[in-house]
Amino acid sequence: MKKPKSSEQDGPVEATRERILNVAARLFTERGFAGTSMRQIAGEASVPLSSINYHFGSKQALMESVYGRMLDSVGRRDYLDKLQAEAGERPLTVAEIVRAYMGSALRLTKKDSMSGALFRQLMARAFFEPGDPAESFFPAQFEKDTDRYKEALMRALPHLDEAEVVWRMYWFVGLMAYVLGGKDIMRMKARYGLPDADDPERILERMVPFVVSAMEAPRNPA
Amino acid sequence: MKKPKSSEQDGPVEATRERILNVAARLFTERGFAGTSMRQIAGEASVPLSSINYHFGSKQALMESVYGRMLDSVGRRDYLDKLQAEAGERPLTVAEIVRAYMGSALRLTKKDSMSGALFRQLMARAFFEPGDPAESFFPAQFEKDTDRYKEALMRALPHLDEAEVVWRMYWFVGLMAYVLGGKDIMRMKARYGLPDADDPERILERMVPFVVSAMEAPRNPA
DNA sequence: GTCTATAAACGGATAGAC
DNA sequence: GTCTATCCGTTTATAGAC
Repeated sequence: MKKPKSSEQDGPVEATRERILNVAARLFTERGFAGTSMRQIAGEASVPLSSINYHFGSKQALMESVYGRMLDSVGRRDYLDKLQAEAGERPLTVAEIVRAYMGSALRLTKKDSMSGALFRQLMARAFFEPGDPAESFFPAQFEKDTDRYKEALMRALPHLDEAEVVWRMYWFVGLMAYVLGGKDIMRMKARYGLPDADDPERILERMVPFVVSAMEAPRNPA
Repeated sequence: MKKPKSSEQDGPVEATRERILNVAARLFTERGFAGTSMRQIAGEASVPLSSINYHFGSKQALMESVYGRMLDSVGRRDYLDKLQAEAGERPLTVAEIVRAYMGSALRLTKKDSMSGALFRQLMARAFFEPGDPAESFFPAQFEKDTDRYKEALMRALPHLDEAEVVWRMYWFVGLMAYVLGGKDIMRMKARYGLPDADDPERILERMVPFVVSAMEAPRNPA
């Protein structure tokens, strides 16, 4: 019974600090940073308000810890390297690269106690949250990955110049962010009864041909 | 000199109510609903705090007015009807439909005093803002349009079933929302010096072949 | 480390003079 | 319609007992 449990609900065993992080991650995801109060976090985590400040210092610092833990737990996303190693000299196909990137987003895995779904939504929220939430330390974490994907895509898409490849990556990344964290404000899922709507794994699988075809599109004639 | 000016800055001439709406739209866009206070709005609009409540009743009602004015000024998006009329019996091509939709998003035009850029960002924000900002009255406004686009796309894409067409529309709409209102958190635009990054008209033009190719992709073999 | 109590500022909303 | 002044609950953050 020494090992801490992983759910946010397992109160007595789990460290106070962890419970705060878990609740904060969930509330920041659901309501945004400005829309979440320290008292709500304290209340739902069943800790006194002051313990949040004791452990983290301030609300801003708490959010940075939430994102920090998230980014730590991303772990090494070496899918692409593995693929490249297996392929040898052959350039990777667009489908392989797209699948690798989507897989890395999907398999953003809980380190300790954050559920995968929450984790992905929190990540996606960084793409839309106003202000400068993680904006300062977020990019550095991913610059190398971005570059590697860019290089792989340029080899796979020799008919496109670098700017066009990067634009398409940008749209691809944004589309992923929307799918994982956006709102179905037009209620399309419900109105048309879309299948697989609650299974991100299936959604991303559905998206593969869509995205691959987009990436391979001919250059704009204009 | 009887006609009111259009900029948010033209204080004395413009009606108080309009100035409040303009400032609120900008601040809600920049900082989100929860992240904007009535006092900030009053301050930047140079009106007393109480006048906001006098004119709108509450913060929530103010936001609904902001979105309401935005949706009013959308005007009739009958591009698609016009296209269909010109085409006669011939089904519209995917490229025509995609261009029509993108054009309707781009030409979301200022009614009175809101700039086009702000307008589009505010619209996009509804796709990510936590809580229920416009969620209640937003969809009804667009249900008919969504249906018409869906029908047109189904005729243009006979190899796809309805669910697949709607999924692709959903991704398309989400991609637009991201392009118009998302954050470049990976700093890709700056790091790679993307061209046209500050010209939405050019960006959307660049996106056309990307999106068309995506929409026309073969069905997922799985 | 954990808690109660409180400080100090800010939040939305309103009263009432003009 | 416009403004000042104010109410009153909530906010973040801290002080200080245990």
